[in-house]
Amino acid sequence: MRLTTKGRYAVTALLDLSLNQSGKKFISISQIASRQAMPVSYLEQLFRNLRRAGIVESARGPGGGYRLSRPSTEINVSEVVASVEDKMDATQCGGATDCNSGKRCLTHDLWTELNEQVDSFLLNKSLQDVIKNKRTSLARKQEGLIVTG
Amino acid sequence: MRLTTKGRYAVTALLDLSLNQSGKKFISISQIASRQAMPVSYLEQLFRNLRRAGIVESARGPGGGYRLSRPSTEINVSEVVASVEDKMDATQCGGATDCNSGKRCLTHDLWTELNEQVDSFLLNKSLQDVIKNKRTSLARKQEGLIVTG
DNA sequence: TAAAATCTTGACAAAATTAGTCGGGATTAT
DNA sequence: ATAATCCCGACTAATTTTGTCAAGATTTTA
Repeated sequence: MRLTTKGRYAVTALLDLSLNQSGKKFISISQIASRQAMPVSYLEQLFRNLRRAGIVESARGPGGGYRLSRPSTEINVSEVVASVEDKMDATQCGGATDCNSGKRCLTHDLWTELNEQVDSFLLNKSLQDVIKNKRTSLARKQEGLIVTG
Repeated sequence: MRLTTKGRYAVTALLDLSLNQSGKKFISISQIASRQAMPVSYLEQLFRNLRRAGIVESARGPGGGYRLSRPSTEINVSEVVASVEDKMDATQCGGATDCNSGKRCLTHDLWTELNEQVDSFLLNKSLQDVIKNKRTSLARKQEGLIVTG
């Protein structure tokens, strides 16, 4: 499973964008960097990926910067993380079904299922949900659950 | 979030133990290592932690080794992983509530909730469940869910 | 008692990954 | 023109993960 500062920075940066962009205004990386206390050049790297993934769009020159290319309700956290992290995978074998000399490793299905779990959680969570601090319907479903046995 | 080969090795090693221990027999690290293709000395490190956590018990000398200290239905994957990984935490701030100069960071609750999600999944999953390849009730609940919006 | 099998420990080393920097370029508004 | 900004690839530094090693302790068995 990979979830590092890269993914966290990316999500935070987009929330910053979302909160500070009014209308179709572009926000510069240096503004985000100073507001969120992140290194400028590192953010540049991340925004490259976010742009390639179609999550943000950019404009050069003075007054340029970035803005979300879709409303924050239509961008989910999973795609944001995926665009900057190389992969988001809890299996060792990368999902191959013959990871253990022809057979599946003992824990294959466990990590696969965990991956699904994490990914469906993040897929189901839009930037807007994070801003509004909405729990996912998934999470709500769990709330009453006893978690032993 | 930290889930590395350490945690995976630990779970796999315990499954091996569970599958190969009949009665109260001890299994040596070298047997596990050769069956599961893992480095002996690395496993030694992990079993130290597993023992300290009360998950396995050991015996020295010939015929010695390790065995589960509880039935495999009563050991969950979360405690196994936690015993060998330093932490299992998706937040950057380690759960502090004032991670962003007095306030919570924008993504605080997101990562906290993800942590809860992952942890309740793993808590709810016993070694025996993994062996029997049982999906958790949590997972079953999700099965019909549409995961967009 | 000696030998062999095993766990136990702490410190160390190697490899891999992550985080972050840098220098130079391209584009655009003013 | 100039300054503000994005754009890019390659590089380095820091950290973490993975794994090794040497020496010791305990226990069974011959």
